[in-house]
Order: sequence, then C-alpha cells, then structure tokens
Amino acid sequence: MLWHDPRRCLRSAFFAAAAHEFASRGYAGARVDRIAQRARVNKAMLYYHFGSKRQLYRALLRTTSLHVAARLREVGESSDRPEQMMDRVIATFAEIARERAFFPAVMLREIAEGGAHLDRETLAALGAVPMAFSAIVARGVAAGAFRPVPPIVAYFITMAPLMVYMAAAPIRRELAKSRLLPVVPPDLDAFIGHLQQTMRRALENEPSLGITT
Amino acid sequence: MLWHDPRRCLRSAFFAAAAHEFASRGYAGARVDRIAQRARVNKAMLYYHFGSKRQLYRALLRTTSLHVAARLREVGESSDRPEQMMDRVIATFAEIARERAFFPAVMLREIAEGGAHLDRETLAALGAVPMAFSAIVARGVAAGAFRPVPPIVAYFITMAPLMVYMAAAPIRRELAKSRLLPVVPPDLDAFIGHLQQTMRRALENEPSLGITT
DNA sequence: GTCTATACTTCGATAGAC
DNA sequence: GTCTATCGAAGTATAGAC
Repeated sequence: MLWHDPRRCLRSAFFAAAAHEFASRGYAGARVDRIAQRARVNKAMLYYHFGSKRQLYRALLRTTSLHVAARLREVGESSDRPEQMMDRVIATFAEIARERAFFPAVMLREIAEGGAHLDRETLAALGAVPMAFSAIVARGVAAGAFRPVPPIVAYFITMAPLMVYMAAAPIRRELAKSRLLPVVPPDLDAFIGHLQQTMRRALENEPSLGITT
Repeated sequence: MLWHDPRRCLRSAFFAAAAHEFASRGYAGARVDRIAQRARVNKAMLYYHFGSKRQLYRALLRTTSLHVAARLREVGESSDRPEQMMDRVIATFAEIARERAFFPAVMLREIAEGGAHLDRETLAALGAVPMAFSAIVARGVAAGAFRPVPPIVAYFITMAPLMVYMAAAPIRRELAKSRLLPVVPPDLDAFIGHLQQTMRRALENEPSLGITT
C-alpha cells in the first residue's frame, strides 16, 4: 500500500482521523481541528494537502468506495457458484466494515445527505459499489441460479441490513445499558449468518428443491 | 390531532420545519434560523417553546418514534395471519414514510449518531419501535408460522432496506442524472413488493409447501 | 407571547514566519 | 513543507422592549 512513501503515509493518517470524525459526527458535525489533532498533524497541513474539509471528505469517500467496489469485483471473478458468491459478498462487506469500522456510518450518513458535498467523480466512485454488486446478481439470474429479481433491489436488501446493523452497534449498547432491550441482540457473526440464509431463500430459483435450513 | 389548540398547531409547524431540516442536514448541520424561517415563526419563539435546538430534536424523535410504534402495535392487534401481518408491517412502514418524508433519513442519521444528543426518555421511545416489531415476529414464531429467527434480526432485515431505499431516493436521482446507473431503479411500490416477498421466504417455516411466487 | 437586536462562541480557512 | 497566530463568517442563545 505504498507505506514507504511519506506522502502516502501522511494521507493515510489524515484519512484514518477523518474517517473516525466523519463517521461519529457527520459532515457538518466534524471538526477540522479534531481531525488534525487525532492525526497528530498541524491543521494547516490538512489544508495544504487537501485544500478544504470538503475535499478531504470527498477523497475519503472516493478511496473507500473504490476499495469496496474492487473487493466485490474480486469476489465476482472467482469460480464459485452464484449461491456461494452471494455468501461471500455478504462476508466481504462485513470484513471490510471490520477493517474500517467507520464505513457503515459514513455510508448511511452520505445516503441521508443525498449527495450534497459530492462532485461527479466522487459520485461515480460511490456508484461503483452497487454496480459491482449488481453484476454478480445479474450473472446469477442469467445463469438461472437466481430468481429474476432486479439486481439493484437485491443490493439494497442485502447491503442495508448489514450497514444498519453494524452502524447501530453503539445505540444498541445504549439501549442495553438503559435496560430498554428485552433480549441481547445476536453478535455480528450470527447476524451475518441469518442474512446469508435470508438471501439464499430470497434468490432461490427452485423453491421445491434443496432449500438449506 | 388537536389542531384547534393553537399551541399544538405551533408545535406542529415547528416539528414539520425541524423534521425537514434535521433530515436533510443532520443534527449538527441543522440551523435554528432555517427551522424558524421555514415554520414562519420568529426564532425566539422556538427557544421560548422548546428551550434549545437539542430539546426540539428530542421532541421530534420522541413524537415520531411513538407514532410509529403505535401504528405497528395496531397492525399486531389485527386478526390477520402472521404472514399477512408481516406484509402489512412493511406496508405500514412505507405508508408512514410517505406521510412523513423525513422519517427514513432522520432514523438513519440517528443510528449513525449512536444516540448522542438523546436522553433516556427519547431513547426509550426509539426502542419502542423494534419492541413493537419484535412482538409481532415473536408471536408468529410461537404460533409455528415463522421459522425461529431472532425477532430483532428480522427487524433489521426488514426495516433497514426500506429506510435506506427511501432515504437513498435523492442520491439515486443524482446518479441517474449523471448517467451513472445502468438501469432505472424500481419505484417504491415495486421495491416494497420485493421486500414483502423476501420476508415471506425468509420467515417461511415449511419450504416444501405453498411458497408464493 | 412575540419580536428586535445583539452577546458570546466556535469554526473553517489563511497569512506569513521559518 | 511545516507551524503559530489570527481573521471573518456563521452559529446558538438571550436580554429586554412591547
């Protein structure tokens, strides 16, 4: 990842700090001072390298989205059967969110934001994620392994629960702490298992044969 | 809805304006000036009636959450079979979001926010929504109509796609405008149909019988 | 209860030395 | 390339007249 280049290293430090700040406070709530402080770099450096808060935000979103899209394409290039591929797509989403804990919250926030602060290039990077996902589903449908569900619909039904369940971890903790939840919610791995099963059933093309329970 | 009471009417005007502002800009991005302007009331009045931006936000969240939870309980009290009840739960969510367009975005943002700005009372109101939903699923499981899926898991798998798909409408428009989407995404009604079908399959307890295609 | 004017604070951004 | 000091804008909140 080119960590030998000091310029790259500085960008990474800024990205990590910015990701944490934007995820937990949102674009408007994020403070440039806090990002610089967390990155252990002077604030003026941030402006020197990125120009503005907005451009830093865009760079973060672009980098992250392109990374996610690339990982999904990797899964799509494997020789797995479509059903297994969907399992791996879900696992990959979760894996990415484990590596980059900020990902779900930033994603949800940007959706709610409706694309304000974004330029065309960043928008394109964002769109690469549903595109990569849709390609996988479309091939499964074409091969007859999946029901003819619109790929973009499958994308939202798969990705949204994952993003929301992961982003909701803090508020679940709050609810649990205040004794406002009747039962302990399953951990992420269990949730992923349920989601995989749900999508297998949702996309299953031969209801009378071989539903895995 | 007590529209005859002028005090109630004023609160409603504030709520409507605040909802729009919080949904499109987030808590930190929301501007008290804009809320007052949109409500066609002086800003000082807002502070007179609600005390602060934060308390206005909490009041909005409480009112909305309690309304949603009440609507879900209504569905739960009907004499429908569990499968039909789930269809109606999904339809009800969508209906509420049609009446109150701000609902999905505010919900997603608050999840990402992790419960900051919230007091115990508002947190409890928020928790009432998954509680009401879970009660419905739990009864379906107890009656043998549903597979033994943890109700809270079913909640996230059902609610998240709806919230995200609705909240993502603006960014889908942006993507479409920039020609960054290969196909036109289904409208909300079609999406709801797919989600209902997905949840029927996900909760179906007898895979060999009566799957509706 | 309602409005005007303003106090006080915080934030994004930059100028300018090194 | 890096840091300090600071500016100007914009924000929440309130004091005080009516």
